[in-house]
Amino acid sequence: MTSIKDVAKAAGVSTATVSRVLANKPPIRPETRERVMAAIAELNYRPNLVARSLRAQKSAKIGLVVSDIRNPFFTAIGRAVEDAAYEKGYSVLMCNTDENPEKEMLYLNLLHDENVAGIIFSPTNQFCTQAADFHFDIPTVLIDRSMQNKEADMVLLDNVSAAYELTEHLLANGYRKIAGLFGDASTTGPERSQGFKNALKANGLSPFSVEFVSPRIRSGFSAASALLQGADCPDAIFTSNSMLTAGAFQAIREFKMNIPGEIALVGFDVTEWGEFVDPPITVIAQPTEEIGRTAVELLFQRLSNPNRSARTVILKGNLLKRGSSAVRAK
Amino acid sequence: MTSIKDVAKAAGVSTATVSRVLANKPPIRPETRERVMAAIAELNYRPNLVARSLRAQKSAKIGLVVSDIRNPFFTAIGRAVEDAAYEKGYSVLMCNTDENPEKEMLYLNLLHDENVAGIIFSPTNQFCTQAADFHFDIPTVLIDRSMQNKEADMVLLDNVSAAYELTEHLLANGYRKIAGLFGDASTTGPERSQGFKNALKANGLSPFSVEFVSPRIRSGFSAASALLQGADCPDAIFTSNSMLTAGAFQAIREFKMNIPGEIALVGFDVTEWGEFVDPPITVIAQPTEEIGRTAVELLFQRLSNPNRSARTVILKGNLLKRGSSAVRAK
DNA sequence: TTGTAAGCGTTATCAT
DNA sequence: ATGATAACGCTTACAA
Repeated sequence: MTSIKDVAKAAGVSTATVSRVLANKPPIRPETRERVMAAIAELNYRPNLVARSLRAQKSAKIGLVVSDIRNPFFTAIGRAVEDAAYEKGYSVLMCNTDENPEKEMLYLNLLHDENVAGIIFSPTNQFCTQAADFHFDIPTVLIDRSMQNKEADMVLLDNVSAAYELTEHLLANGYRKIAGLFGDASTTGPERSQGFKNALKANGLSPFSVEFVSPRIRSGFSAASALLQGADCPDAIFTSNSMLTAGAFQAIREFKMNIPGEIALVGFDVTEWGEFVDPPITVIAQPTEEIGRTAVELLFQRLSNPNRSARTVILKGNLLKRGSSAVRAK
Repeated sequence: MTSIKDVAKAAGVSTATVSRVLANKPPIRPETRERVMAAIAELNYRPNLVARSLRAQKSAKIGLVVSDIRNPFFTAIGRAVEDAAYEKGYSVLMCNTDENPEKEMLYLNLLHDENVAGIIFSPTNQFCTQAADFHFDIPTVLIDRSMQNKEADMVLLDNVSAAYELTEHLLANGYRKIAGLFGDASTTGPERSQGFKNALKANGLSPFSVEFVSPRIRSGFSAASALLQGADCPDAIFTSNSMLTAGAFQAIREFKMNIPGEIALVGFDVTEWGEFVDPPITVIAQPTEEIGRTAVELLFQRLSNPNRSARTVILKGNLLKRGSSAVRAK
């Protein structure tokens, strides 16, 4: 491994000078600079980021902690964060927690130990209770899911409004017996259920049913299956995330029911499959690119100004009306 | 930041002793050990991984370099690698290259600079030509895509056989005018086209067409659209990766053609949408979990034995026969 | 069984 | 404009 010493020796200067050239810190004589640059090129020298990080007590890395990279929402977020970070010369350490609070703790600690500059985190409910007193000594931006009583920067969706709008859309199209299926792992499920219930109430209705299950395809499948085989069947299923939507979709197909003729289906988040099936699925599209970019933005703002008060950015979802919730036939 | 010194002071021992306790390196008196552990707990001390890495000249991180995390194949690989690494106490630095050789170089260098223990890498064709002389001084396992003339560990699919089998399946079900759409960014496209052509030849047929395009949905869409609007239209489209399959699917839908009645569609890789559409899409399923785990396995074997000769593991794809290639109606 | 001290590759301070 | 040197937090000979 060629180090800064080798370069210094080759260029006939001190390591301090090499360091200055690298950091572009005047004063430096153009001529010296040349010599150093030549030596660097010659030796194919690359600064050791670990040493740099140890010395500087920070690094150009940010940690991204999400529950499941296979969830298209988080995949998209990951991509957006990666792109935004890349532009600023930062790289991303991506961590999967599997909705498991232990893994969350483990990764948060790891990131700390790795000297990351900042963390973008989407916490589970369990984490929020179990680690209520967890102290973020590294600048952290929460996304998608909020934490109570934490003074932290956040980028969230206006979940209540979005769910309200989605429910109103179902109502406007003639659905009346609407079952709600919500994720139980984070704050988004309860918030979206709130909007759902509010909309129904505002129209003098009540939910056909309200259920909270783990945000997995199979949970969505089981829950929806139970609904469909009941004597009294809903005419629409409202799901709070794409895992549940997928599970419900599978269940509906299993029962060979027609969408939306026999049952409508709506949910959250853009997925490929939701666009490709016939009819395609009506969803609230989250601005993933914007969420990711904003999170990175907020992080950098905090890095440059550690003392400013916490800021919460709330973004609006975008209702994509599609076939799965078309006007109900008489 | 509490360091090893603070612990040493609190426990009334030297830093060396603390270090030994941490590393569980005898000899150490149980009593001393106790005192140190107590101090660690008391101070809430966590070792600084950066310092450790600088000192040890390595770290418990592995780099994963893939072209697009949104490609479900790579998402699945990422998950598998992450899980396997986690079990061994390693964390994963996930890097997106966007099929861009510059980004590939950049990330490879970054990983080097970060002192990662090893790299799992899926290179583009361009990288292979442009960086033919790139020297991997860090243990590296190539996955999905091979590199010529490189003595490196690899985990690959038997692409030729898989494509052969997939093509035979189409032939067995009565399709004769089969268009091939292949990715041009890596070695998989050419290899799969080989199996495709071999199978046709073995049956005294030739391809309806063979085309290489960039592995993006929109490229698949354009290429397939062109095929479908021709005066002479294929009766099946064979795609070499799920991005192209998705593009072709969109094109077919745009043309309001019936699958498989008017045109069959087959491809590679399991996707959610491919299972959910009606009829679902026939594909070669790659054993992503196994690929990821094997890559990590190979990496650790090399770490513990740097001099053994390179090993290539070739896995078999699994043909999932589904409706999109059902027996052709007369 | 434990302590001392050197050194991993940087950068920043203080001289020169 | 440049050089010497200490320090970042840790591990590991070597000494005691």
